[in-house]
Amino acid sequence: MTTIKDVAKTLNISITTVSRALDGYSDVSAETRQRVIDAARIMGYSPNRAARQLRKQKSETIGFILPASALRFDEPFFTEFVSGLGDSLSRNNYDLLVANATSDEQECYFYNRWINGHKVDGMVLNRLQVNDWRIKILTDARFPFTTLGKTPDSKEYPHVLVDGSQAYLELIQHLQAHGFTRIAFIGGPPRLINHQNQVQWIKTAIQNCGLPFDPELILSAELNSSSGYSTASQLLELSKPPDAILCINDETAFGTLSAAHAHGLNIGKEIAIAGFDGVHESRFTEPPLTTLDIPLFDIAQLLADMLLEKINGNPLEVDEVTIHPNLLVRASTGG
Amino acid sequence: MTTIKDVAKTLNISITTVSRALDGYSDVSAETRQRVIDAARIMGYSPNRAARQLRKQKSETIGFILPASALRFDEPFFTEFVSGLGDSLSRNNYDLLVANATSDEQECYFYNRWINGHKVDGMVLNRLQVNDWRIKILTDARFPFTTLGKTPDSKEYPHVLVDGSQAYLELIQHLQAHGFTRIAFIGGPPRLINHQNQVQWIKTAIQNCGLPFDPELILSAELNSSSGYSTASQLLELSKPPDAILCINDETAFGTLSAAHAHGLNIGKEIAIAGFDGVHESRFTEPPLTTLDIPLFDIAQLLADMLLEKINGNPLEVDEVTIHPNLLVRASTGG
DNA sequence: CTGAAAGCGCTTACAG
DNA sequence: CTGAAAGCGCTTACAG
Repeated sequence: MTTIKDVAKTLNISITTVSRALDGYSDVSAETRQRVIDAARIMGYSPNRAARQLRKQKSETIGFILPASALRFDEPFFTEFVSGLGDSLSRNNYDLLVANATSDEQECYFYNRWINGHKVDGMVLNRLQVNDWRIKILTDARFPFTTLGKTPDSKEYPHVLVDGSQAYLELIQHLQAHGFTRIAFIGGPPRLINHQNQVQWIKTAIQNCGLPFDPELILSAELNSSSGYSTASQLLELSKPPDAILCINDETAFGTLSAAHAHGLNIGKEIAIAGFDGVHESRFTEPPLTTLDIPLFDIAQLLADMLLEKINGNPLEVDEVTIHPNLLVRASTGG
Repeated sequence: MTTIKDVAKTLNISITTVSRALDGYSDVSAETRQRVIDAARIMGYSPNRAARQLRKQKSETIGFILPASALRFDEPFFTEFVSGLGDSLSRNNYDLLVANATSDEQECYFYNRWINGHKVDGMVLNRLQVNDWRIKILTDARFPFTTLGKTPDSKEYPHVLVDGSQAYLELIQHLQAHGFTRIAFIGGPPRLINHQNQVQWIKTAIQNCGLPFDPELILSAELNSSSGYSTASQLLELSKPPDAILCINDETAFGTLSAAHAHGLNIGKEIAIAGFDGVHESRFTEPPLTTLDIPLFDIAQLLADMLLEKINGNPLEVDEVTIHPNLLVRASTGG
């Protein structure tokens, strides 16, 4: 393969000059720079990343790990999220390393390998949990990271926060206006911070609307359509079933729609169903799904941008950005 | 950060021995090895990847680029695929670098950066096109890669092939048995090899069933639900509309289902709709979607495994694995 | 079984 | 504006 030496030899100049010309330093004559750039292109030269990383002591790479419990879950989420991260990173000549951990153990192995081994300069986390060990490890190591969501006990890292309190209030007022008053929620694993937040928003909104809040209608599922289906089926078979089912994400809502169809219910009329995230497919369900839309691509970009600032030691103007979901009313809630 | 020197100093041995103990060489005494392993764990030592890569002249990383045209398309595909790749790779202590290119130009930039810069040891490609420039570049550079699908002009790289001819024959026989005989197809961009293959399979199957093949019922869309919706709407407004619509993937079929609902059609009775891929969500549409299921996770694993063999210079027993989709008959085709 | 030493390909003070 | 040289942290012949 072509190295910096080859380029230097071809042009009869030093490797120092080649390196400086390519990296855009100002103290290289315009003519020399152009010759170097041309030669590099013709010879197919691109600096060896490992050598560069070793010398610069940074990898120009950031990492994202799909947590253990998320394998094959929450699929549209993942694509949007990775696209958003990649978009920001490539603009800054950073690369994105991705892994899917199938257990906490494996995830921990990746952290060790990537962080202690300097394979990445920073990490982006999502799906925070109560007492999240990842946050503890990263904080202790003083390793740069950003998160989607935040843990209650700390705010020492830049993060993007989703605040659904207002949007849920609107949603529940809308439900109430259409006569849906017995409201259930299909959430995720209880340790998930996001689950706890959603329950809180919904509870508050229900009470603010003067409706009864029934804790028995709060269930945990696994963030995918299968689990949404079976959990919704349970709800529909209660002696006093709900007339509205809110879901922690759109995937879960897809399963819920299917369960309601299987029960012969007229969705939007006899029962209301809503999702969260506003994924693309939600427009095309039968009936179209009411959902709380969040700009996942933009959020991921933001997390990447904040992380790069942090890595480069730049002060952040804001280290907490709050996103308010946008209520998209569609036919699944009678809208 | 902890380096190999720190570990060596702590144990009063040479860095040579530390390196050999950690990498599992046999010529280290069991006792020394254990001491080294323990010290490394306690001190939080993991070999600097850049130094290791530079010395070994390999990155222990492979790359996957989501092609330009695929941004935010085909979402469930991406998750399954990346999960499958990551699963195999991590088992072999390889990492996965991912990028989403938003243009051919940008994609080319990544190839240059990653390959000439030795950032990755191999690449996995999907969505092959006619005269695919990526294949040309990689072949010319003698750079290891594997592909999902293959180009007609070459077979010099290991690949996984999907052969839908048999499954489509079964599907069309099934349609015929239920009285659906005017069959349309919503494909993808015409340059996509996969599109061309699907058209061929469908055409052959239709003719083998003694049905008329109408080229006007073959349309191109963009592999997502929106595009499926609008393209299906066009089909349904023809003076002689089809009574069956096959789709290049499940996403497109989701949009098609929605369009059929919007036209007030009784799906499975007045019109049949089928997808391709067998993504998770296809079970939960209304009605559930008939689809040709392929094991995407397994396919990705296979592609990663073949690539690693290639990288390590091992001879491959097989460099072409053919997958036959499995017809899942559900209510959307009256099944 | 263990260690001293070379060298992977860069970037960057430093000198001129 | 350009170049000679050091050194990033490893792995691996090689010697003992």
